Order: sequence, then C-alpha cells, then structure tokens
Amino acid sequence: MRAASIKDVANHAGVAVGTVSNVLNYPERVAPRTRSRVLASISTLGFVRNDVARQLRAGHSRTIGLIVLDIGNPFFSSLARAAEDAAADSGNAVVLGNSGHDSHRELHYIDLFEEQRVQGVLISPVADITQRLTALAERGTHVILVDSPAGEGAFSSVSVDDVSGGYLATKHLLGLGRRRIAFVAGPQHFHQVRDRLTGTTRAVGEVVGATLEVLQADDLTVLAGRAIGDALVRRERESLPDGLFCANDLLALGVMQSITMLHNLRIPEDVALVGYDDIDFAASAVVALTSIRQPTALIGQTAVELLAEQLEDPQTTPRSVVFKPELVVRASTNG
Amino acid sequence: MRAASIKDVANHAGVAVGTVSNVLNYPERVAPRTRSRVLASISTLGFVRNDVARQLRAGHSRTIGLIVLDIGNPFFSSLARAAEDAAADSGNAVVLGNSGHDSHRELHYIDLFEEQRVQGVLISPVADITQRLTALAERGTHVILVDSPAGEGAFSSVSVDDVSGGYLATKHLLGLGRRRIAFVAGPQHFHQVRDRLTGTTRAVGEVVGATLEVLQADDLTVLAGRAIGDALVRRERESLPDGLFCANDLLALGVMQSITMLHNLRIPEDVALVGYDDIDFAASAVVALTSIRQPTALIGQTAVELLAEQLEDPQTTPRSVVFKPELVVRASTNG
DNA sequence: TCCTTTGTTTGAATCGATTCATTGATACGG
DNA sequence: CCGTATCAATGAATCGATTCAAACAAAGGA
Repeated sequence: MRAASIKDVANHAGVAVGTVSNVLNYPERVAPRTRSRVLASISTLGFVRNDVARQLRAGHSRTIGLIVLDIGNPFFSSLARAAEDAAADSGNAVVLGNSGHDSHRELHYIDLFEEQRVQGVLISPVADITQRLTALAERGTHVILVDSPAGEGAFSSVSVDDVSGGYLATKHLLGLGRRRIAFVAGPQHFHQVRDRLTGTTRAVGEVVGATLEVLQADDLTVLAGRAIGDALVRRERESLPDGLFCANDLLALGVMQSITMLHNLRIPEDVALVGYDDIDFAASAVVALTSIRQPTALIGQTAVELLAEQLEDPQTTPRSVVFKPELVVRASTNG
Repeated sequence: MRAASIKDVANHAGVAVGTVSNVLNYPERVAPRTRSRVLASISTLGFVRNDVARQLRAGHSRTIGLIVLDIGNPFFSSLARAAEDAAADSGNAVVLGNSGHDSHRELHYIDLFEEQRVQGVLISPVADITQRLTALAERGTHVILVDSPAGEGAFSSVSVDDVSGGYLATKHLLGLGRRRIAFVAGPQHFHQVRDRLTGTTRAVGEVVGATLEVLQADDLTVLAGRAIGDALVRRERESLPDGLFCANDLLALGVMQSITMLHNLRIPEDVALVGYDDIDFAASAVVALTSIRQPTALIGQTAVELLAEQLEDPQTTPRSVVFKPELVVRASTNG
C-alpha cells in the first residue's frame, strides 16, 4: 500500500492538484467550502506531505548540518541542543554528524550533507579543511565555523576566546598568591589547548617571580588527568606547583581524584585547581571545581543565526562572533 | 550561479543523461572511454549528485530519525553515537531529534521525520503515543522503540531490563548485610524509575527483616540528589538507611556530594551507595560509585540492526531485544 | 552479404509537490 | 444588458536523478 500523494487527495476531493497544494500552502486563496472538502480528504486518506518532493522543487532542504568533534562531550551536546532549538524556531531541523576527531568521517559528512542539499553546514573542523569548505560554499552551501579560529575570513564563525580564557584562569591563580603555576595540557594539535596555553603564558609573564610548567597529558579525559595527578603526588613537596590549570574539566577532575584519594595534598590549600568548560560535574566534584565557563548554548544559537543571515542575503559579508569566557570560582581555589 | 546538474554534465561530456547516471550507479555498464570522459566533466563542473532528487525517485531517503529524551544525558549521547556509527556502515545518516521530555516537541519531530520520508524512526517515547506510531508504521515508516517497555507488540524494540537492574542493585546491598534500604526515586512518570523500584521492592521482599523506604526526588539531576542528601544528613542516626539505591548516577552523585561534604556520614561504612547508568563520572567521583551499567552502545547498534531487518523484509515479525544490565562494583559499596 | 549476438548509448517517462498563466464564474457599475 | 473587475480553480511545466525499452554499432558466424 503506497502512501497517499497529493494527486490521490485531488481525485478524492474532486479538485485539481494545484488546489490541494494551495490548501496546504496558501489556505486563504481557497474558498472555505473547497478547503474543508480537501482537508477532509487529507484526513481520511492519511495524507502526509512528501517533503522530499517539496525540497526538490524548492531547490534546497529544510535541514541544517552540524558536524561536531565529539557528541559525548558535554560542550558539544549542549551546543547541539541549543542549535536544534534555534533551528526549530524557524521550522528547520538539525542533522547531526559526529566526526569523532576523525578527518575521514568529517569529509564523509560534508559529502553527505552537500548531496542532501542542506541549507548550511555548521562545523567544528578536525583540521584545516578550508579548501573543501570553500568548494562547498562556492556551490551554494553556506558554511559557519563553530569553535574554530576565526581567522579564515571567508566564512562566518562563532568561537570563544580561548586565549582570554587561559589568561583569566591563570590570573586568578596568580591573584591568590600562587607562583608555581602548572598547565596540564592535552594533545597540542587541539587549537583550544594551544590557545589556552598561550593565555596562561601571557599571564605568568606579567608577574615577576612566577614560573610556568607544562604537564603533558595524553588525552582530554578523566583517566589522563588521573595519570598526571599520580605523577604529581610522587614528587618532592617543594617541587610541586601550587596553582594548577587544566586544559579542561575532565583533566581537572582526574587530577583532583588522584590527589584527594592519596591524601597527600589538599585542595586548595596545597594546590589550587582550575578547570575549563564548566561542565555539570564541575560543581559536584569532591571539591567543587573552579572553572572557565563557555556560553555553549549561546554559541549554538548564534551559529544558527549567522546562517540565517547568510540565507537571507547571500551577499552579506561573513561575520565572526567571539564570545568571552567567564570565570566561575568554587571551592577548588577558594578554601 | 546554479549548482551543476546531471544534465549539465551530460551536455559537457556530449552524452545522454542516462549515461551519466549509469557512470554514477553502474560504472561497469559504461565503456571505459566514455566513463572517463564523463568523470572528467563531473570533476571540471564540480558536480555533486542531488540526493533529494534521487530520494524522490527512490521513494525513500537515506536517513534514519532518532528521537531521544535528552541528548545532554550521557546515556543517550552514547546511544546516539553508536546508532550513527552503525547507520554509517550501511551508508545512512542519523537525524537527531531531542524531545527534551516534551510531548509537543516529540510529535513535532515525528511529523517532520514522516514528511522527510526517513527510512525509519528510532524513538524513546516521552509518553504513550502508540496511536501516532501505529499510524506512522501503517503509512510505511518503520518504527523501532528504544529503551521503552517492550510490551507494545506492534513494533520492534530494544530495551534494558530495568526491573532486573533494580533487583541486581538491591540484592548487592542486601548481600553486604544492609537491611534498611532506601530507593531515591525520580519522577514516577518515567517508566525507568518505576521499573527500577519494582526490582528493588522484589529484592527487599525476599529478605526477612529488610525494609524499604522511598525518597522522592524532584528530578534526575545532581542538584535533586543533593537536596535528598541534605535532608538525610539532618536525620537521627538510627533512622538512617544503610543502603541507598538511586534511580540514576546523577542523583547518586548529588547525594554523595551532600553526604561527604557535611562529613556526618561515611560512604560506604555508614551508607552504601549504588547508582544507575554507570556514566563516565561514576568512576571518578569522590568515592568511586558502584553502578548498574547499561550497554548503551549495543542498544543503539541493535536498534539500527532491527530497523535494517524491517527494511529488508517489511513482513518480518517485530522483535524485542532485551538486554540485561550489569553490576559494576566500586568503592561506594566496597570499603 | 545477411543475420545474430553482444555491448553501448539514448531519451522519454517517472517520482510528488509547487508554480503560474489561463480559464471560468460571479458580481458590480453604468 | 454589456464590460470589467474580482475571486477560484485548473493543469501543464518544472525541479534532478533514475529506469528501461528501444535504437544503434560492432563483431562473429553461416
């Protein structure tokens, strides 16, 4: 049994297909009697408009592609949710692609979305794929960069100033009188990690007598943080940092767990600890974690708005919106 | 500048549209010389196949709709990721809809997905919407229930036996010699909450002298858990439960934070604590949390497989796959 | 040389909704 | 009673890829 088409409805109601279409799209153009007759037929036949056909005619779909690095990461899931909400307001849907930091999967999704003629692609790129994105844009699919260096002038972008976030976090530690600062870095190929380190370096450089040590974690996970913590507690007391800034909250929570479990060190008395992202769990850690909050929802929403701008007037000059992160002080720096 | 169509390619290469289509879909049917000429034209024109037109002809899309209750919840984000992976293997994409426990948004997504003629809908329903889903299925869109009571015979479903999970958790507490059991419930309209309570009740009923108390939390969040914990620590010592089972990990972590912060109670000596879901943070809590692990990835993957079964043979009898959850013992019950 | 077989290529018809120029019907003013 | 304006309804053309019967070409056999 085939699904009912607009033609079936037209036959059943004894009108032309154009009239059915008008009932669906411009009800006021149709006489009330005809309209209700058509609506009755629609209901009895269980007709559901085929959006694929509609899209073909319209030349574009009603969906927006969103490609994130890791949907399991609260930063992105929150961002995705906000983007989805914002898109829903304008009757659009968000198709989610999870690249998982894998360039192949990323390209796969770009191809897929281009074939599906999405209205635009919101992407948090794994690496530099400006070429592919430029080609995409030239063929008419709008591109908005999310959480990515704003430098690439060709596209609109939304990002958070990670340098300023790193600066903020470190300045806070220094303001508490801490001088032996350590930055727990994740893999350096993440620009977020590099930027946050840059901010830290700058802040440390502004205070005489302050030193900076970089501890390299293998990953941005709780487990990797625990490994760093395990290494720290084995050190001589005097060689320990007294202010620790971690590239993200997961690392910070891992470090915290390790440090508090072994009871050698107290937070914040011995080591003050700052994370990054302010995930839900930051507040519910052993010692509530001071962190840098990124306006994730705002990012997602703004990305959709930037896309809407482009759609409305394709000639618009691309805009870059940069949000400032915010310091959230909790017990881990505030004994 | 319009995007190049198959017709443009045909003109450019000096062949018929059918030939271009064959190059794309059945390259072996086309003579090598013609084929390479067409491929060259495709490349110079930057042609990208319009999947919308292809779908119209095919009668269905290459996407699967997934409607989850809350994408911010690690259970669902992990499930979504797995479903996406599984779908990608068969060249399909997953469109994600986040109902946020809101019936209106849920229906909105069902409508949207039906209009988009997705191959099937994987849904974790907010409430009982069997009627709407039945109508959907009758018109040819397959439906797979995810993490939902398997009872509704008309659809295939994947779920986890929450009753058995509740039983498992409580049996574990009882096995440790705990007799004053309390269940921290979330809102009772979640069938997961009800089922887990049923399992707990059953386990407690099997042990003479064991009592069960139900503490009602307003929500399934860390904050709500903290409120329950705050209320507990104010009690007389002898009226306190010695075994606490929470409807999910977030609640458990909240309770834990409250209890350990006020230092009145030790975990597990005074109160043994069990959560549910085994989210990433369960292992990295103040006291590593004993929890019930659900095979989230397997659920997502299985849902896609069940859909594939339906697609292959629409006459297949619906199947219900029920996974058994697993107890993960950590420090919170194992001092 | 003619017929058959095999292998390629062609292009009109199709999917379902939208668009829009055209037709038809009705009302109104003079 | 006619001409014109207004409002409804019509249905062929369109979007772009796929399908498939038919045309065509080249090679081989009789």
